[in-house]
Amino acid sequence: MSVKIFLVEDDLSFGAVLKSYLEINDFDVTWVNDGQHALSTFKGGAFDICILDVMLPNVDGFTIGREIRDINTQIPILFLTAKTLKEDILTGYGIGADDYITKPFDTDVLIAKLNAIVQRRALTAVPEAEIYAIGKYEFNYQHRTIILDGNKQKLSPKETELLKLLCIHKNDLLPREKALKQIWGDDDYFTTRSMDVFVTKLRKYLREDENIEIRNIHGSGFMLID
Amino acid sequence: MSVKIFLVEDDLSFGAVLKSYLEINDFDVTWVNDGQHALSTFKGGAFDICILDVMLPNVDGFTIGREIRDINTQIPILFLTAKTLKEDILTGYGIGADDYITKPFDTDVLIAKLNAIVQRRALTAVPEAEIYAIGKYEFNYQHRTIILDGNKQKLSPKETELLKLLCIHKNDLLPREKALKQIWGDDDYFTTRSMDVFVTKLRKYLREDENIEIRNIHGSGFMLID
DNA sequence: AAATGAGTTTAACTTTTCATTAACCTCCGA
DNA sequence: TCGGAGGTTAATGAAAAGTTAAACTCATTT
Repeated sequence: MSVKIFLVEDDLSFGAVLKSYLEINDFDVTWVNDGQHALSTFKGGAFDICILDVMLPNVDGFTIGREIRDINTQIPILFLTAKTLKEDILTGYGIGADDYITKPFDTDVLIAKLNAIVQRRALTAVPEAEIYAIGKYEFNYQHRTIILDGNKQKLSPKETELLKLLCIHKNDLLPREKALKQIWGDDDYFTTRSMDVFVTKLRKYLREDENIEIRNIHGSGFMLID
Repeated sequence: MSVKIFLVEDDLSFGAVLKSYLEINDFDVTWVNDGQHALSTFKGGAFDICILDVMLPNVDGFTIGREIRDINTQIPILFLTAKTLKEDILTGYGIGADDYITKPFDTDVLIAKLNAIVQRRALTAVPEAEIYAIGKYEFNYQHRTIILDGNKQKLSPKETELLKLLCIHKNDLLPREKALKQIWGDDDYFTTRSMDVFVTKLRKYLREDENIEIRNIHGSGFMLID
């Protein structure tokens, strides 16, 4: 799900360019070029970030910013200002802007700013678990479990890592060497034999579902078939 | 209670001036001029905002920023950069900076930025109590208590922090390393063992409800199961 | 200045979990 | 049919975690 941006910019050509540029960078942009209808549009949609031009013909951007801030105390607001006027900057921060950008600006910096704002919010949230489907089984990498009909089987760290690699390469060859390097960091006789032991263990865990199989490709590696 | 600023700046005269200026504007400033000792000082005090110079003689400001971000995902970080290098700016945002300031800068703008950050924080800060449900227990973070059938159990600060982290990750893995960094600020043999002691204590407090459990995931961390 | 006490760390001992290794066996391909 | 690769099982030892208690720290009280 992409980040929704609320953009208020009266300059038609600049607004169009900025909108396209943001969209290329995977943001979902709603662009309003009329300051007077900005607030009603804002109320209509659930936005993640606001970008407001300070210099608008009828209403000024700061007023809109203040009104948005009254409605939503959380949403990040960025002001666009053509002038480098200190006055503008101070007013913007006074309203509770997250940042201001002076035109002309570097678009990479803008994207970086936006991503930083999004990222910070993502840091607070708990990252969601990696879950793989293996036939009727459900494999949870973080929890290190495989579940079949509510029966939970715990896995050891190495079992988990190996099964994850097999899942990533599902129905495709997982070269022995790759697994050894990635999990064991080494590739000698003993680690090879150790890996075979783990394959046996995984086969045991997964034998309840007839349709899945860890097949050996003699001399090359293994393949998880589903 | 004034806002506590953590300032890392190696230039002695500039650092002194900046510190005084911030203090005149009612900020409580802790100034470190040696990048190498920055992190230990940071761990020692409860700060509200960090201002880090990017150009330091030994360690660079970005490294310190990254380490601070590991310990505290919330704290606002501002980078000071002498250069207007785009590289620096992008790196800073990548780390999760709240803002950057290019030297020489307007001190009024800096103060405005700081006040904007503080103000936003004040709005964000949840005045209402953080209360988590853990099975039949009720855990109040601010009061540092867990209640079962009206029986109140007081918790120590570390017990409280650990239980909160477990609650945030409820039914999901709390990586050992994450808890150690956030609560102990460090990650060695002794802090690890200390954490184990706290897990034992929490288990003792929570054992009245059969349906909840603090489960260990060998080699990765703990999981509060409800 | 000594005593207290809560909070935390360190130490010591026990239990659990896990990866490695060895041993023996089977399969596959040349 | 021979040799190497793979399948499988069990034993071993190392590392992580569980637990309890003693030691330490530091602010507050006496």
